[in-house]
Amino acid sequence: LRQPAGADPFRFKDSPLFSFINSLSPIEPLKSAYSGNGLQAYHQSLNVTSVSSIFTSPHHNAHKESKLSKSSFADYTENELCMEDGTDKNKSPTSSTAVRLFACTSTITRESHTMITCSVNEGIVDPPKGPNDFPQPGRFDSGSPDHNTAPCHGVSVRSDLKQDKCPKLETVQTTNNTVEKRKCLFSSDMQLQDGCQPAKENNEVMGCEWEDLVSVTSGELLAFDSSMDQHHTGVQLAVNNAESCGYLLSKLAGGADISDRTHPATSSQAYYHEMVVGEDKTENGQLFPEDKKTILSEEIQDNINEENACIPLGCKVETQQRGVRRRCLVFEAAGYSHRTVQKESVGDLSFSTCKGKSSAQNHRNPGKTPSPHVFRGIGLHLNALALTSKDKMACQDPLATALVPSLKTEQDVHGNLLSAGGNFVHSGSGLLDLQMDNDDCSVGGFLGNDHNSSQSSSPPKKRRKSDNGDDDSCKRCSCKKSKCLKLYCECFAAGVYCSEPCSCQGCLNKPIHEEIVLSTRKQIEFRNPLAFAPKVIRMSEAGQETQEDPKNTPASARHKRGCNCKKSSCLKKYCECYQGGVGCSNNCRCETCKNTFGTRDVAVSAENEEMKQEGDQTESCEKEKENDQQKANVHSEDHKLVELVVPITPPLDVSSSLLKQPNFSNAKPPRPCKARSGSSSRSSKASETVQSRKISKVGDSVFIEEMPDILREPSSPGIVKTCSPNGKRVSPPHNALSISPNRKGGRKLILKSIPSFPSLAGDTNGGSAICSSDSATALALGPS
DNA sequence: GAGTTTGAAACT
DNA sequence: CAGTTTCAAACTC
Repeated sequence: LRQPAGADPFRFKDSPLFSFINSLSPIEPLKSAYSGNGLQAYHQSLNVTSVSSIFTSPHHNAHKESKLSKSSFADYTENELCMEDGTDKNKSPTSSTAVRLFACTSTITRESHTMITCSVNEGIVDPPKGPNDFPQPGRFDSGSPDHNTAPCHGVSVRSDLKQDKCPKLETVQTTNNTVEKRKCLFSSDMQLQDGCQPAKENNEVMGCEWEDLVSVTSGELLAFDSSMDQHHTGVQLAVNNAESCGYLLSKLAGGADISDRTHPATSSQAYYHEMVVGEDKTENGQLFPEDKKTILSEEIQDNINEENACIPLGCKVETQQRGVRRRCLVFEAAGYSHRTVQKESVGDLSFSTCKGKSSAQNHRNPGKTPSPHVFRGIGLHLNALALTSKDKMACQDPLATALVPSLKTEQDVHGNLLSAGGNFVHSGSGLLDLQMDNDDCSVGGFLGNDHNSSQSSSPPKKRRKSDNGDDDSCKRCSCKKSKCLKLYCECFAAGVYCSEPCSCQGCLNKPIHEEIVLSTRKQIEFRNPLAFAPKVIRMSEAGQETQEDPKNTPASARHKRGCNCKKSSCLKKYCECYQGGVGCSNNCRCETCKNTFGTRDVAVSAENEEMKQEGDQTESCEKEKENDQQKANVHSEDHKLVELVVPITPPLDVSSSLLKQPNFSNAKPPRPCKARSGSSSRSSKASETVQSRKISKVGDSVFIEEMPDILREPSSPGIVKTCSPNGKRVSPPHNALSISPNRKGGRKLILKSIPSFPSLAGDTNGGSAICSSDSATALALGPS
């Protein structure tokens, strides 16, 4: 495979090698690459590994691998790869580039979709590391935990190289379809990370890391690519991606991101378009002024050169930017971007800010690092997701929380604050958000506890959650028979792809099997529209945190279904309510409920009272309003459970579903309390109407935000004004949708109606979370 | 780390 | 819709 060192770089494209590489399926671990010869080894390594293997321990592995990769990588890359630019041969970077290109091509070949999802997931995941991690850069490079990252890097690198040094290569890449671009985006993002990180690290952390990073980059890139190709994936990577995303976001945040935030709804879509269309230009332009870019690149290069001396920094820098945007697009689409940004901001404000500045500076702010990377693993349960803060799924929450803080920070930095948060929500970045959340969640823990922290606010706390969180943060599923295609699988349930941390067997919940995953998901959703809805949603603070809409609010949190605990007394994680940090509600059928967050009895009684009130008022709008308020209060107070209703469902679609959660994430920690409004609906059938209203209320708030305007308005006419706790009233969906008792038949309708979260369907759509075609259409059509 | 417990998800 | 089975997480040792 290797090409002779002397080979003409230009030919590289045409060279059999190139094609071969493309064709190769990644399989081997980096090691092989190591020992192995140049390209093959690389390919193998790339393919191989399961991303997980490579990235597995982001930290450790990464470093090790990175190092290895470096040496090995650099060596042969240089020798062999360099061919790309004859001139550059000497430069290791070039060589690396070539390699990367290969990888990229392969990756590109595959669909970008996965990437998105992946990104989301990853985003969520975050690098598990402590706040110290700062090394994210390193992480990424090193193989950050997340696969994606690595791959991305590779890709990104390519792009960079292409741009700067490897025109030819670029052409090739450009040739690739948008899809490729997308992938590239990832890569680019990665690169950004790489580039930035490296520089940062160099400055701040240590040259060593840098080196590692660089090396990693080169090496990992390949690996990533392979992984990417194979899995598409990203997903898995999600975790890794998360980090990368963070970087990207941060960067973006600095530039485009912020703007995006500002325009939540559009942002995601717009982003997406940009990505697809001509991201590069816009991205670059937006993010960094050329001058800055050049500077950055130069600086970076310098840094790199010093340490690694291999990578063409200039290129990287640019690519990074691109990557960032792209990713952002992707993520933003998911909503994730925001978070990432936030995270980054938090951790790496430098990025965003840095844009202009040298990466080095950014790096220097290690502390920033994203924080805690705790890992957010995924793992969390849906509940977590729901919680927003929840840990699990989403990490969302955690992320959200984390994000929030981060956002804030960023905002502070940039000036946009919460809006971003709002955007998130709206943006539909859902996926991203979710993922993000997941990360956070995982990190943090689910329970209300975490949320609190998370939600609360302080940015810093966010990531800690993870810390707080159980170790689980890193945990993921360990499915054996479900193939990770059932709700048993936490990853699947959370709407994220399985990644390294997972110890699952026969896993089909990977980007590679995207179709299967989506189809399965749809089936499950069809059966139970709320299946992917967060079990618990926390609103509470979310709104406040978000600030944007206090109303949004999601209410606190809602327990989608309620638990059915018998022996755990709702005092153990077996209890979804407890796990979600929410008190049990009327919806619960638990026995001997002792939920420290609020017992069912209390909730029930509270609800009953409310119900009664509501019941009386049911008809009159005013009454409704009152009820809503009351309910809202109750909700917030109690569990803060909100019935998000459909919207909740985040599904893999990352895009849509995730988005919402973020908001929730903000949600406060659950209070002990009483019953949760949402759930209440169930409890009192009699009051169903009322409940439905309530729900609608809550849901409305949510919906409103998320729902496409179109849907909203149209539907509304008939709808009763419901007063959302916040004040908003959305009526739309409900009726048709009627949130009504979740469990019962109504759900499906509701779900469908629920526009905002396109769950899976959204996937295809990819872009706007909000308008998931399915739900949206349903709403539009039916509302009524 | 293996085995048990638990309750949700899936199935009938 | 209720009951049963399956499953994987949570928990215990």
